[in-house]
Amino acid sequence: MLPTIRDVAREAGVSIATVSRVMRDSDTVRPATRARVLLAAQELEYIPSQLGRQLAERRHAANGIVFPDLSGPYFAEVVLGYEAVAAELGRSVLILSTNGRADADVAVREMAGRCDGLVTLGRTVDDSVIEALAKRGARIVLIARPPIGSLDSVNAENHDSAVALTEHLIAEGARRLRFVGDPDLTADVAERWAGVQKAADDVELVAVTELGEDAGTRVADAALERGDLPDAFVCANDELALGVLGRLRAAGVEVPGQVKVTGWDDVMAARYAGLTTVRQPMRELGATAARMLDELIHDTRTEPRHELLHTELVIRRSTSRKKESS
Amino acid sequence: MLPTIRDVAREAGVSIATVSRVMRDSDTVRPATRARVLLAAQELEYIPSQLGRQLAERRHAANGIVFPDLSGPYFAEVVLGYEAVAAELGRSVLILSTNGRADADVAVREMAGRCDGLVTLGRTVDDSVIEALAKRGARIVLIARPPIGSLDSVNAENHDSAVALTEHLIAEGARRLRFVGDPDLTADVAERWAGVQKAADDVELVAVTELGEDAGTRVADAALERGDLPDAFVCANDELALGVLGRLRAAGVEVPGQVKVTGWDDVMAARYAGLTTVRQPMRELGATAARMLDELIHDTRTEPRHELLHTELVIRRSTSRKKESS
DNA sequence: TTGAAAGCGATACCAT
DNA sequence: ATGGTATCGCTTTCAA
Repeated sequence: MLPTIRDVAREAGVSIATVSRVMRDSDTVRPATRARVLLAAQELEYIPSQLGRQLAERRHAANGIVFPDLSGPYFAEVVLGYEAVAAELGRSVLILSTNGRADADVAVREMAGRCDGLVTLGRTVDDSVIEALAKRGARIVLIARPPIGSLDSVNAENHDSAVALTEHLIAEGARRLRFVGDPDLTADVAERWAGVQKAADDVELVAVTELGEDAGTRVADAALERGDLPDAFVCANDELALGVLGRLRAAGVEVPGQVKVTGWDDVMAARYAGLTTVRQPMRELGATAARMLDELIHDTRTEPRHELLHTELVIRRSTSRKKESS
Repeated sequence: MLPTIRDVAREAGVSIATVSRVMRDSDTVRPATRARVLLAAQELEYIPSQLGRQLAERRHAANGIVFPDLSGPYFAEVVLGYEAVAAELGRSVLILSTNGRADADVAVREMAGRCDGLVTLGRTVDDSVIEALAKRGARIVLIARPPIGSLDSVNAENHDSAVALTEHLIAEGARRLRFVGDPDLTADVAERWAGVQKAADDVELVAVTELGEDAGTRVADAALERGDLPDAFVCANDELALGVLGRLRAAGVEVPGQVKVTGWDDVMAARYAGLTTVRQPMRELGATAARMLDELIHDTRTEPRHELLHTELVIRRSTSRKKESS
């Protein structure tokens, strides 16, 4: 059995209250007493129980983060940014991946009971679940998700970047565009789709529900078979675009001459594939959310806060023969 | 204030013991009583406190995982595999990134106090810290790290794969090899270096301590400036290799004709860059560790266990003009 | 400066 | 089948 506060108290010949004071080097304890306690603690290799402390203080000193998946750099980077700031603020981090989990709702509620606040990424759980938790007093920050009630949120700019991306394509001579991705799936994609529609006259939608390379490959395949290639494939994310791009190049289609391809996120592979895309400040998304959550937990703020982070158009050879921007 | 077990007991006109029984749908409770309790719980929107429960049961139902960093797919995938299995086993997951953290030791100890067991990835913390925790009764599984004491471990095969990789290079005509990476940095790299040395007659070492693309770029730069190119750069990981490869190609060096390049890990970008590499079962590393940890936590096993997972040589156009293997 | 004792919110043993 | 109560390990008044 691990030593408890009582063992230390007995060993040092003081009360548990005094031990507690020393361990949190808080109050006023006479130096001599403090020394005795510390000695006893050291001898017994005593470390205060987090559970006991948490229960008494009624706080967890832990934050949660819910995401669909960690494959692909996007979510991983966000989580990393989150963890870094949370740690800085002295908080532990709990993670929960909802992907392929039937009982995601239950898992999120469970997580909520283990931390002082949490952030959710994308459309991981139903609004109703989030709302119920918020009503119970849970502190919540949303990332990449439209506002729910008066909850805080952090998002990367989508609409205007999509407009800029589309205008670039048009400037490069593309007329018939084809958007690949499902706007109903996430708000991010919906906003990108809206931006593309706004800037382009001739754009059609291929609503694929998956966002992996395979899905992109299939889209390109279908287009090749039908002999119906647009001037540009505007993909909802990089992985889709990489799939499309790979298939087109393999089929001998000239990119960007004949067909142009764009992605979104700027994952590492995008650079090697020469893929034009939009770079998101992934770590910053997580870091910002962590800071906002901390404000909520400490009741530093009453007004809801909504952050919109900037993105950056990255032009590469999948759309342009001119000098690449990076 | 959130309702407690006492509120529900009062509301339902029963004792807290009965409420507890109902909430864990354990023991024998008369259907009528159970219904009354459930109704009261529902009305009050009662959810048992994890803290109270954990303290009473003296278990956390949570696992930890310590890693250096989540950037790059390697660690992210391992964490994901770990989380998936842990969740399946009904356990929450705490994460801790030690990268750029001065007080990593403290953070790990703190984490140990918050979970029933943890796994550490690579050389995140000193052996001494791990040993101290183990002595205190912490359940620990090591990933990608040589055994400490009689602690469980999971590793990916390195030595033999390095031999195979080297033999492939030699078969392709490479004679003068140059290994890029620091064997002193991690056991993984040390084993790869040993394998390469065993299979090659002529191999020199460039000990770079960083493992990013930039470091690779610098290595290639230095070699180009000195006009001293080997037949092949054997890099400790893909990111280094991608840096080398990019720089060489930019300089007009013919790859694989003039110089060959290999990496390790098979990250997504490797495929697009046509990089020959060794694929590791990243998720499987995490998943296996999670299962082993669960055995430890449940005392299902007394003998230490050491798993060695298989890797796969992936040949691409950075070393060979023949048909690629994937 | 220190100690006694009342929580914190549950579980679980022992009666009834 | 239920209830009373000690217990888990700590924090935090309130007195002394």
